[in-house]
Order: sequence, then structure tokens, then C-alpha cells
Amino acid sequence: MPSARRIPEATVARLPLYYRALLETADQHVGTVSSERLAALAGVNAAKVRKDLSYLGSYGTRGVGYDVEFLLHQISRELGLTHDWPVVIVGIGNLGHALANYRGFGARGFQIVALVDADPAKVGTRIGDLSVAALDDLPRVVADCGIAIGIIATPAGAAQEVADRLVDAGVTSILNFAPAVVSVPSGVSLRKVDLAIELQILSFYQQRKLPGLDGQRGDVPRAAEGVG
Amino acid sequence: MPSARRIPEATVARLPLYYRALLETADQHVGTVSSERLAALAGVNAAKVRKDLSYLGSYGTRGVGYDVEFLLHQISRELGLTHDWPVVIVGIGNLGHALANYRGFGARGFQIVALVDADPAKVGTRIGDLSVAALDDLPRVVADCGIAIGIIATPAGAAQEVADRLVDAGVTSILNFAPAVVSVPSGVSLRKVDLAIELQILSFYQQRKLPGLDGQRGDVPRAAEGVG
DNA sequence: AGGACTTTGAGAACAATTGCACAAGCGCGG
DNA sequence: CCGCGCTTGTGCAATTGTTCTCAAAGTCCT
Repeated sequence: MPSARRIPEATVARLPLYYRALLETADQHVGTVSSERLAALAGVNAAKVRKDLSYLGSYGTRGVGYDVEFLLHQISRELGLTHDWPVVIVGIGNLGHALANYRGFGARGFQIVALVDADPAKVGTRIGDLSVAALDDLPRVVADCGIAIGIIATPAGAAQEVADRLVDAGVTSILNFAPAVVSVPSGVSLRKVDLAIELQILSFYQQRKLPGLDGQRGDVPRAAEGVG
Repeated sequence: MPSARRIPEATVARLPLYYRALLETADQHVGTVSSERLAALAGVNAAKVRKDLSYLGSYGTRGVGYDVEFLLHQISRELGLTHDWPVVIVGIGNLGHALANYRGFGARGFQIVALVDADPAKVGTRIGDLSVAALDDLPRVVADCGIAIGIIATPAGAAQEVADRLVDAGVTSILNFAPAVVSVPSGVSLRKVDLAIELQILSFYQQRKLPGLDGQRGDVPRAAEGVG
């Protein structure tokens, strides 16, 4: 029963950072963390950590900090990571292939349970211990495995069609890697990751620093994260 | 000479969306677009498009819209995409391999010109028409190719060390795919993409919709992008 | 038991971003 | 040459997110 309180989007996007930081902390058999320390590990500032965590409830102890295990439990409950989520990847090209093999998912609450591709030549191919299914099998695969989350790793042109099919099959959360805008019915969550766009954003700031390269280049002051 | 005006971060993050939308529009030999149409293609709303573009200058014509070619040129100049950027990828595992082969970069202003890995077994391996160099060769590779942008695709444990080496070698923009916080000197830009975090954010919203699954599941109302 | 010290949680100020609404500007047809 | 319809550009209000500040609440030491 995740708290009913409304949690700001910006906070939700940072919870996974805290989660990761807490996992590392727990590994080192540390019992409690201060907001200061957690902030350093997550790459944000302490005030933000406290405010974010306060949305979940008053889980800290003044003068002490947060109990690592307890906070870890609360956050994983809030993020819905108390059980593993089965995930389907559609589009087994370069990227889909890499995602299928990516160890990071399993370690953090997700299990790739199905691979799908429209290309008949790829259907039946094995990757790890999964074999690629046909796009038409999507409804059955989704139903059989109880899949709620789908990943689109197709070329841009196929993205909308695949999204539609995922939704029809019953998927209600989609992560889109294709460089295309896709729209989904309300009630379905959609997030996108566009690799080239990230580089283009870097390019913007990179370009701005060349013209007036005013001496800078010492490497003492350390400013983590963010761009600029 | 990009305009001197300060462009809000949120706007910068959307310029690539407009750029992509404009490229598609130009392909269809359309001469002008309205903010309304551009908004639909980019998956945002029209007011935002107008405000964003107004930061670049007054490039539209009232009563008509924006000249596609001209706007495309202005945005690509602003993003620094008038020339290709050479990019180095460090860490040639699953992900690094996929990124090296990803066609999307070349098409949008970036060329992967070097691959680097710490593992001696991988050094010398060929991917496409590049061969993997040793980590120690980084300074030479960066200097020889005039590389300003680096991609980290290593496991979490190696990320900070690789970032330090990239910076030492002269790289001033870094895209980090490793699930770890890395810090860089001020003056160096850093962006991060964490694949598992994206799924965890979806998981948060997904979990919240199951408890009170209040009938919904019709597919008529179309709400593009964003989550929830 | 009491005081010093630490750290949280929250209120308030501040900053950034979004969205609305509409005047100003442009092209076109008469 | 003028008026009409369309679309931009922007001031303003509302929302969202961040940072500051400090009282409250706990621990630890004596």
C-alpha cells in the first residue's frame, strides 16, 4: 500500500537514484545514512533529499539519519519493486539485442521474459535463453507472462504501430527507444529515451564553450551532474 | 555565431525534438509549418513551441508560420550541428557494441570515430570499420581525432575512473550510460542515461494504477507523451 | 537527568517553467 | 489600398520545483 499522498514528478524521477545509493550503502553494512551522505551518493543536494523523502513519510530520525534497510524497503515499495516485473522487448536489432543481454535490469527489479520482432528471419532466433517471437504473437505472449511493461527498440517508422499493438495486447507502460513521437491512450504510461537527442543537448553546450574558452581547464573544482 | 541570449535548459532539451520534426517535414517538401503543426510532430503543445523558438529569435512570419529550411538551419546552428562531432565510446560490452553500430548517431550529427576498452582481450577487435583501442591510448586517440564528446558504456564500477581519464585526455562533454554517479570538473558537461531508472519510474506509475483499476481501458482518448 | 550537538521535517522565499490570452504583424483578395 | 483572417510573439498568471532557514526531536556524554 504505497502512500496515497501525491508525489511530485521530479521526486519520482529521483527515487531510483536514492534506491541505487541505498543498495550500495546496504552492501557496506552501514546501518544509517544522513541526508547529507545520501545526497552525495545520489549526486543531488541534501535539502532535496530531505524534501523528497518527506513526501513518502517521516521515515528519518532526527539527530541520526535514515535507517538504510527500512528506507530501502519503503522506497522499493513505493516504486513497486517488491516483486520483479516481467518485460517484453519489441524490435531485436542492435539496441534490442543489447537490452536483452543487459544485466542491469535483472539486478534492479525487471526481468526480460519475451522478445518480439516483425522480421520473420529473426523469429525463432535465440538470445540468452529466450527465443524471438513473432509480432502477431504479442497478445498471447503478454497474456501468458502477465506483462505490463513493454520496451520499443524498433526503427522510428515502426514505433507507433508497435505501440498500438502493445497497448492492444494489454501493456500499460511503455519505454520508447525509437527516435519518434508515439502517442498512447490515456491510462497508458509512456517514457522515451532518445540517444541522439542526449548527444545533441551536449553538443549545444559544447559549442557554447568553445568561442569564449576563457582560460578555464583546471580540474580542481568538482561540480557533479547536470550540464553547463 | 549562436545567439548570445540565454536559452532555458528546458528549451534546449526540446530543440532536438523540433529539429527531428523539421527534418521529417523537410523530407516531405513542405515549405512552411505552423507552431500548431510543429507541436503535433514534436509531441508538445503549440504555445511551448512558440515560446521556445522565440528564444532563438523572431524567425516566424505571422499569419504564415515558420520556413522549414530556414528554421532547420537556425536550430542546427544553435545546437552546433552544422558540422559532425567525432565521438569516442569507452566500454565495448553489450551496450557499447550496440551504440557503436547504432545508425541513429550518424544521421543526426555525430560520428563514432573511436572505441576504447580496458580489457586487453577486446583491444584490437573490429566493429564495423573501427578497431578497439586500449584505455591507455585514450589521450592520443582524443587528440588525433579532435574528440570533444565521450560516451561511457562501462559497468558502474569503472565509470568514475573512465570519466577522469576522458577529462584528462581533453574531452569536455560526457554522456554516461553507467548506472553510477560520476563527478567531473566544472567546465565539463555531463549527462546521464540510466536504462533501469527509466523502467523504475514506469514501475512507480504502473503500480499506482493497478489498485484502483477503475474501469478504464477504452482506447479513444489519445494523450501523447509524459507519464501518468 | 540535563545540556550540547546533530539532523530531520516543514514553512516560506525564491526560481524556473508552463499555459493562457491577445495585440501586433503579415499576406491575400477585393 | 484597405480590411479580413490567420499565426506569431509576448506579458502575465499559475503551477511546479528548488533552496534556505530554523524549530523540533532525537542521541550521546557526563
